Amino acid sequence: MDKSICPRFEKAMGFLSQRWTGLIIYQLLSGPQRFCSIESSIGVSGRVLSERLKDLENEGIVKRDVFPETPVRIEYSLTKKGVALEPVMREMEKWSQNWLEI
Amino acid sequence: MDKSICPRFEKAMGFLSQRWTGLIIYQLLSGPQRFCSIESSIGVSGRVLSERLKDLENEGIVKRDVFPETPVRIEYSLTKKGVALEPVMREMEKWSQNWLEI
DNA sequence: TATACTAACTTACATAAAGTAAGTAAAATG
DNA sequence: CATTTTACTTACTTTATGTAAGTTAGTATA
Repeated sequence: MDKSICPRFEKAMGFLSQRWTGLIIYQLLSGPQRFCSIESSIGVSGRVLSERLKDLENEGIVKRDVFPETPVRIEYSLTKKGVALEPVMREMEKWSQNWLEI
Repeated sequence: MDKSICPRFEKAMGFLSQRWTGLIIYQLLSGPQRFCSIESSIGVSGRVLSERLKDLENEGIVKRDVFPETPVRIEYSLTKKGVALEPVMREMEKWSQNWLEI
């Protein structure tokens, strides 16, 4: 086993190849969203969404904001690092338009 | 559950979010390769690599060529559809260089 | 006041996916 | 004839994900 692949690229792929991560980021590109809204828009279970959002927060890709209104509102949004993934998502979008059938 | 996401994009993400798929494609961007070479370069197990290559072949992203030499040589390479994923990979590469530490 | 409802989770349990290691077949090499 | 290599497959274990129910806090409804 002699890995020749760039460790940074490998790490990046490690994120994106976790189920739902890409779709969560893609969804947040259109603006801050609440937990239940992400949940229903992509169809991920609450259990996994909660896990993913924590991981993405730890990686500095997503941030969690608490608005102390009544009732309290919690919003998730992309950090700079997260927004920087937009070109990746746009290329994915193009590829899917050009090469995939519905 | 009211999914608002583009089904093609969702499908594309479905591929890339399977473990190893992205790295296999990335590896094949540098040219045709044999089974054991992919296996050792990215560190995937033979069991999963075999599964992924079959899936990618069925999707028309990868093709399998058998060269009837002695011993027989089997090479995997990207189809047009597979090569079309290069921009996605390049953007991933850029992002990983700019935002990830080793 | 009791009941129900919503958001944002967590917990417990079941199923699916991936890892590990050994096995197979066909040919080449020592 | 025994061993090695390539390209897999099979059996079994561990990890990841899905499902469904429960929790906490506040809001609305009867």
